[in-house]
Amino acid sequence: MNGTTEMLKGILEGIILEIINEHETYGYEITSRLQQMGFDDIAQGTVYTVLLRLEKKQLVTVSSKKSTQGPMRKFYALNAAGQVELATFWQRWQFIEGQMNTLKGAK
Amino acid sequence: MNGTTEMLKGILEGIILEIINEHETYGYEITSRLQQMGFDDIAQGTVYTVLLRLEKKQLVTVSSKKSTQGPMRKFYALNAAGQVELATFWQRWQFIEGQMNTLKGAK
DNA sequence: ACTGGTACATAGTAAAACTAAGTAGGCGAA
DNA sequence: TTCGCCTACTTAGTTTTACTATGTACCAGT
Repeated sequence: MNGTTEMLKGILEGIILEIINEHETYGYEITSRLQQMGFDDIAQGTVYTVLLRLEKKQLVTVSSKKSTQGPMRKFYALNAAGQVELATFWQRWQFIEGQMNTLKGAK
Repeated sequence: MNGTTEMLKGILEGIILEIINEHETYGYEITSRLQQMGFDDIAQGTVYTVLLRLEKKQLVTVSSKKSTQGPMRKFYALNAAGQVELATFWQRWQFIEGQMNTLKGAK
């Protein structure tokens, strides 16, 4: 199983990938979603750096749309590569989750 | 819930803490244990840097013992602070695991 | 005009893990 | 007896990821 240590650092990226996959969305909304999930110590800026990274890796498509309440929103959607990446992420996650449960159960 | 983002980077440290908690052990053994678990892309050096960190944070006690097959082994055991840290780690882990399942289930 | 909520960007830093290389002890085979 | 192999630990330098902090800017309601 390769890439798992990579993902130990990359859970947030996977979470954001999944959120985007649910429906096209933008940074500010993702941030509040994470906050609602209880990840309230994730800094605002962090989400945008992840988003920029996803864009650079070409896992998402971006489109600016007007907001009624503020500046333009940058909407993100997963492309094919993004969906592959997301599937891989969940596979790695399940692997780790399984190992963690074994470890915990052995206590 | 605080410290969770910290732990996204710190799963390995928690795993090692748990392994040590099972029984007093040393770096080389931990490395092979991780390898057996399927974390075969964890570099040898990484384990030792984690171990050194645990020592610096004063979460473990260390004692050198002779080996019949090679150089001295440095055995690690959790102290009280280490056990507290381990408990905290599992709490954070369960939180994240729960959130991840919710996220995944919503697909 | 001012305040507050919405919305994105980025420079600099810190933490964690990686790569890579080195040191060194003990043992068995050639 | 020396050479290779497994055992065992260390550390310097790099990359990745997230954090802190700050800045920009749009819009609505008062």
